[in-house]
Amino acid sequence: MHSDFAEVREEMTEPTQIDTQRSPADSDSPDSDSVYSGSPNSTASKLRADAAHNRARILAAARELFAERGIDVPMTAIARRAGVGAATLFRRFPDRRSLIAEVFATQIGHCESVLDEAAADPDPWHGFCTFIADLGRMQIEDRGFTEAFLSTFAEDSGVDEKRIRAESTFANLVDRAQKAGRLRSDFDPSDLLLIFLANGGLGEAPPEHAHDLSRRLMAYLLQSFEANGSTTARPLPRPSRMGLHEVFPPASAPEA
Amino acid sequence: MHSDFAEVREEMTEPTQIDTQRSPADSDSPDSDSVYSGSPNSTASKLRADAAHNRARILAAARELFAERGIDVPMTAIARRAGVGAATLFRRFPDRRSLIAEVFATQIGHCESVLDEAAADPDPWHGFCTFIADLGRMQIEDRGFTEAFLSTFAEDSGVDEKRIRAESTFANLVDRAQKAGRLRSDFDPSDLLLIFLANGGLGEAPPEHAHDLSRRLMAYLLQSFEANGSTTARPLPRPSRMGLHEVFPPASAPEA
DNA sequence: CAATATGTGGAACCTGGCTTCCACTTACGT
DNA sequence: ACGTAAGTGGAAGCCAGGTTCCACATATTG
Repeated sequence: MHSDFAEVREEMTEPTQIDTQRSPADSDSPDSDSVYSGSPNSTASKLRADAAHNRARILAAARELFAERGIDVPMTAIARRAGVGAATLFRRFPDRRSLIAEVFATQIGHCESVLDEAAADPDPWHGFCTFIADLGRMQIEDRGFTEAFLSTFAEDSGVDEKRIRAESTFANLVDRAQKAGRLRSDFDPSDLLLIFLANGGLGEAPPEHAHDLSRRLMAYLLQSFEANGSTTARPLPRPSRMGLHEVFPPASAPEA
Repeated sequence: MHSDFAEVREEMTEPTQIDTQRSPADSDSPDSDSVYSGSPNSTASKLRADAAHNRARILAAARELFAERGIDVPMTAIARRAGVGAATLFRRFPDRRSLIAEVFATQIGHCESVLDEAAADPDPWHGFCTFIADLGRMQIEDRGFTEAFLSTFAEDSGVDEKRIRAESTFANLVDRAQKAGRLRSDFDPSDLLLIFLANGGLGEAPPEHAHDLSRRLMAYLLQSFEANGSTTARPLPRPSRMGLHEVFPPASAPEA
């Protein structure tokens, strides 16, 4: 277990292009190569072409490694996989946080669109189930996702509006599903955090198992969430009624 | 010969008595925290009085810090809290693993007794619920518990018998609860791992919230586990049917 | 093609945790 | 009380990872 470096031999010392393997259900973000191709009008305009290229390679490498091994991978490992020197990585991204922020910006955007889609579903219960399942899948497919999500919301105050809007959208969806009589009335929007953390815990298992475990957990939970006669008979413990930013307060470093 | 007993008894007289903080519910197992003259390393047979005292202080400090901050706390921090030098800590416990093993031996023992109690319950469903709830509480109250539990089973092959016996006891309890018609028939004993990991994920939240979240998660899950008419209509994804040792294979280091 | 600002990689440095060494203390048997 | 071996703490060595420096390379522009 001390020799976790022995397995990090994947770098080829060849500066050829990284194979950009994507996870199956990942629709590529449309602007992913804006820095890299010929017409960057506004953003990253001052970057030299090769620098922009390296920057993209760093992001790709970081995305891979975060997904595989979580957000605590050594920066040097990211640099190595990207085929660049440590200085280059650090010059582009002064600290790990900024790299995480950029890598997961697309993920968070994806989250938003999934939520918006679900909220737009004419059948609120179906939308609810879809959203829960999709979110769960994203967590499992990317090992760094849960950590990044929590740390982003806990540390970066720049996403406050997004968070508030998302929470309100979800609360609205919950309300509609409840009014439709499909979601149990004592479900609370703050239970989303509960689901998120619980499912995130499954990510401790190796990926292949985690996927199955997650699907089964979700099935159990969704069945419990669904309204039925026995609901009223068995009251739940009260919900936390707290949002992400209250449970994980900003401006502090909870993780060791 | 009875001379073996004499040795054990002698060693038991000296140490202990530190006992600064105890888990609330372990008044039942009086022994089990002595020097543990087992095979591993410690020539525990003849520790000088002050040495035994320090050893106990180290264990107490480690117990506290593991519970507060997880099993990754620096060894030096443990030594500091115990009020001993780093060398002393390291002399008694050559590596972190041996310290963890000793600290959590009592926890695991407690687990066993909780399971045995539950299995002895004449009402298998009640026993089932009790066990799930107790296990969940232990996880939440001690931040290092989940990690230690997984790493112990994943790395130490010395507890195989215990694990196998526990798994079979639990499977038997499940079976009885199902035969009694209270537990849904498609619950699988391997779902225990699912519950364990999911609840462990809640430990990411600060303790005060984690407790509430856990109780609510358990309530949701137990309601889903309880047999009722709708069960048959909605089949679950298939269970992993895998034990802890298969999902977390021994002799390897899954954690970063 | 030359001039130059922009980028680059590796080496050096820093920090924090783990592990070992060693001169000094102290409990214990007599 | 005393000799001695067991025990101790702090300091020093080691290692992995993060961060900075700097001599060298090369896109870009005219």
